Amino acid sequence: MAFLDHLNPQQRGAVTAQEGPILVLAGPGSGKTRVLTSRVAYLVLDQDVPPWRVMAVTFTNKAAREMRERLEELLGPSRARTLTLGTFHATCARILRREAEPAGISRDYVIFDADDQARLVKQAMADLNLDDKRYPPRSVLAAISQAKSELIPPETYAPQSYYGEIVKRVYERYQALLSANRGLDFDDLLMVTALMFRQRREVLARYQEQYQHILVDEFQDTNQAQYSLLRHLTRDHHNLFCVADEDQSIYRWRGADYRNIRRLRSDYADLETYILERNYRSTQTILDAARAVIRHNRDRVDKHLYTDRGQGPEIVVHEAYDQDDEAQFVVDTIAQFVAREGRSAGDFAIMYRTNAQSRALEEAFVRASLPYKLVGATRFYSRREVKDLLAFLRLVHNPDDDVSMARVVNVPARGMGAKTITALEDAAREQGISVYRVLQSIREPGSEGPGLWSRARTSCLAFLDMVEGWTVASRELRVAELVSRILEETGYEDYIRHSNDGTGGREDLAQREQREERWGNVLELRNVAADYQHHSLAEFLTDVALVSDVDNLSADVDAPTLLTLHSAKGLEFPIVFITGLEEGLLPHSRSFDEPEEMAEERRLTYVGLTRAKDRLVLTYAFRRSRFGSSEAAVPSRFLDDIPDELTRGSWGEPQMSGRERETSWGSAEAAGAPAAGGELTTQPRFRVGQRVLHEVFGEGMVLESRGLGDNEIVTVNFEELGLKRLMAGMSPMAVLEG
DNA sequence: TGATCGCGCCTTTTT
DNA sequence: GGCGCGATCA
Repeated sequence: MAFLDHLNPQQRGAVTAQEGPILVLAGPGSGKTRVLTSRVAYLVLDQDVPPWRVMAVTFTNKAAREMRERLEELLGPSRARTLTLGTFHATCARILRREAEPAGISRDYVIFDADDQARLVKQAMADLNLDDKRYPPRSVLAAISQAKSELIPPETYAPQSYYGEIVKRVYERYQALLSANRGLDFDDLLMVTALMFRQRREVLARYQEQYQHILVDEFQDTNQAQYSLLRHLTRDHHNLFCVADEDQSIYRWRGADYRNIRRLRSDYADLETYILERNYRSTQTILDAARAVIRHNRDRVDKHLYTDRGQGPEIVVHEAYDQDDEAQFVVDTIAQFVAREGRSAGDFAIMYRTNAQSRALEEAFVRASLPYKLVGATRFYSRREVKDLLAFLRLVHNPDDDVSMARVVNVPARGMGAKTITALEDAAREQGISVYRVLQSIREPGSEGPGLWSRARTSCLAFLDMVEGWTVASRELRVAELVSRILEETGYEDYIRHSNDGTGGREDLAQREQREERWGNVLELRNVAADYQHHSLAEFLTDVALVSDVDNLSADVDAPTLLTLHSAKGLEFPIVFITGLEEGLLPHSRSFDEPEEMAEERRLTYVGLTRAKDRLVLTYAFRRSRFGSSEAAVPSRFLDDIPDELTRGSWGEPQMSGRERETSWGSAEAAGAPAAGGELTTQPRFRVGQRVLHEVFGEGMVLESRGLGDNEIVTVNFEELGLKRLMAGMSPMAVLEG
C-alpha cells in the first residue's frame, strides 16, 4: 500500500480505521481530500471492496473530477470508472433517472435552475393573485427551499403565521407547476430521492445493498435532506466515513446544518472520531491570524493547527482610498510580486464577499492589460444567450417545459407577440395541457386555435414545425450537431451579432465587443456539447444544470483568479488577497442582527484566510461606493482580531492612510514617489505630453506618470477610449513622439 | 408587434 | 451603477 506511506500517522489512522461510522474532524490544509481519496483506495486495494460498492460524495464537481483522476492512478482507470463519485445533487439526479417510477416523476425530467425557479414562483404568485410587492418572490422561494431541504413537501407544510399561509399556498402551486413542466428544482433532487427512500423500502434496499461504503467530504455543509440520504443508505452497515471542519461551515443560508455533526454522534453510537490538526498548506503566521479570527466563535472545538512551514512573512494590511484605488493596489502588488519574487501570475487569488466587488478589480486588470480568471459573477450558464440555447434543447428533450417555451417561443422575434403568447398560455391553462400541446392542437384541421389572428397562427405553426423537426433530428444527431442545426434554423447568429442593423446609428466599441462575446459564448456552449458525443441530450442537460463555475476553473491559464469567498472553499493559492474587509461588507450588513449569521461571516473570513499558502494581503477602502453613491467605510472587526505582530502596513513607508490621502489627494501623487524603497534606478519610460500607441487601446497622450521601473503607472488619454491608467512595464505601448 | 426609455429596486453567498 | 419591468411610441 504505497499510498499509505505518504500519510502522517494521524491521517493513516483515519484512512485505515475499521469499518463502521467514522468522523474525521480536520482543519484547513490538513489533507482532507487526500484522506478521503486514500480511504477509497484503502477499501478497494486492502479490504477488497469492489469499487462499484463505494459511493463518495464531494462538494463540487471539480473536487469529484480531481478525486477520480487520483483514483485512476491508484486503482487503474477501469476500476476507478465504476466508483460512484460526485456531488449529492449529481448522484441523486442519476438515481432519479433510473428510479423515475418509484420516485413518482417523469423520466424525462428537466432540472430547473435558480432562474427558472424564480420565474415559476412569480408565476405561481400571479396565478394566486398575490402581490409580489408585499411578498417578495425571493423570500417566498427561500422559504420553500428551506422546507424542501427539511424534507417537508407542500402537503405537510404547517404554517406558523399568516406569512406561512402564503408560503404554503405558493409552495403548493409552485410544485404543481413544476410537475406540469416535468421539472425538478435543485432541492427536489434531494427531497424526492430522500422521500422515495423513505416510502419505497424495496428501492432503498437495492441501494443499501449496492453501496457498502459511503464517504462524504465537507460534511459540515450537508443539509437535512442530505443527512437523511446518508442515514437511509447506511442504516444497516454504518459504513459512513465523513470528513468535516465545523469552522468552515459557510452554507447555513442554504440549509446546511453543521449540527449534523452532532446528529451523527447521537445517531451512530459506535462513531469513531479522528482529529487532524497538522496543516500542510500555510505558514504559521497565516494559521495564527486565522485562529485569532475564528476563536471568537462559541460552541466549537478549538483546534490547534500547527505547521512546519515556518513563521513566514507578515500579513500585509492595506488601506486604500476607494474600491478603484484598492483594485489598483492589488494589481500593482501582484506586478511587484511577479517582478521581485519571480511569482507566476497563476499563484494569486483575489477574494471578496460579494460578486459585485469583482467589477472594480476587473477594470483594474483591464486597465493594466493583464489577464485574469473570474469565477462566478457573470456565470456562464446564466448568460442570456446560453440560456436561450439551452431552452431550445430543453424543449426538444421535454416539449412540456413551458418555462423554456416562454423563454424562446419568440426569440429571435418571429411575430409572436405578448398577445399571442398570453392567448396560448391561457388556452394551455384552461385545458390543463402544455403550450406545446396547444400549438399542436392549432394545427388540426378545423381548429382555429384560441382566437388567433391568421398571421400569428402561421408563425405558431412555423415554430412548431421547427421544434418538431429538431425532435426528430435529435434521435440521430449528436448534441453539438443539434445545436448547430438550431442555430441555423433560428437565425440565432444573426440575432446575436447583427440584430441592431436597422437603426443605423454608430455602435460604440463596447457594444460590438459585447455582441462578439455573446456569440463567443454560444460557440463555447457548442464546444461543451461536442464533448458529449457518446452521451444523450438528457445527460448533457443534467450535467450542464449541475456544474458550478468553480468547476470550470482552468489550471492552464497563468493568471490571477478572482472569486468570492464562498467559491474559494476547498481551493488553495500561494498568495491570497482578501479585499473589502469593511463593516457591512465582511461582515455583511445582513448579518448584523443575527449572532449565528455573524458567526458564519467569521467562518467565511476564516475560510478565506486559510486558503493562503505563503502570503496574505488584506485590504479595505476608506470610501466605497454602494448602489452608485460613495460612502465612508469602517475597517472590519475581523481585522482588529488579528494581532498586530502578525501584520504590517503596505509597501511604502511611511504608509499613507486613506484619510491622509483624502486631504492631500493629487499633490502626493504628482510628486511621483516610488511605491517602495530601494527601487532600481531606471528612468520613467513615459513623460507627460508624449503621444503613445497602445496595441489594444490605440493612440493617446500621456497625462501623468508616476513610479519607476515595474511600478511606473501612466495615465493616458486615448482618443477612442478616454482615460486609462496602465502599468507601463506590462503594457504593449510605444512612444510615438514628444 | 416590437423597440426604446425611464423608473425603482437592489446586493449576500451557490448546488 | 445596472438590470428588469412597465409604459409609451413607430
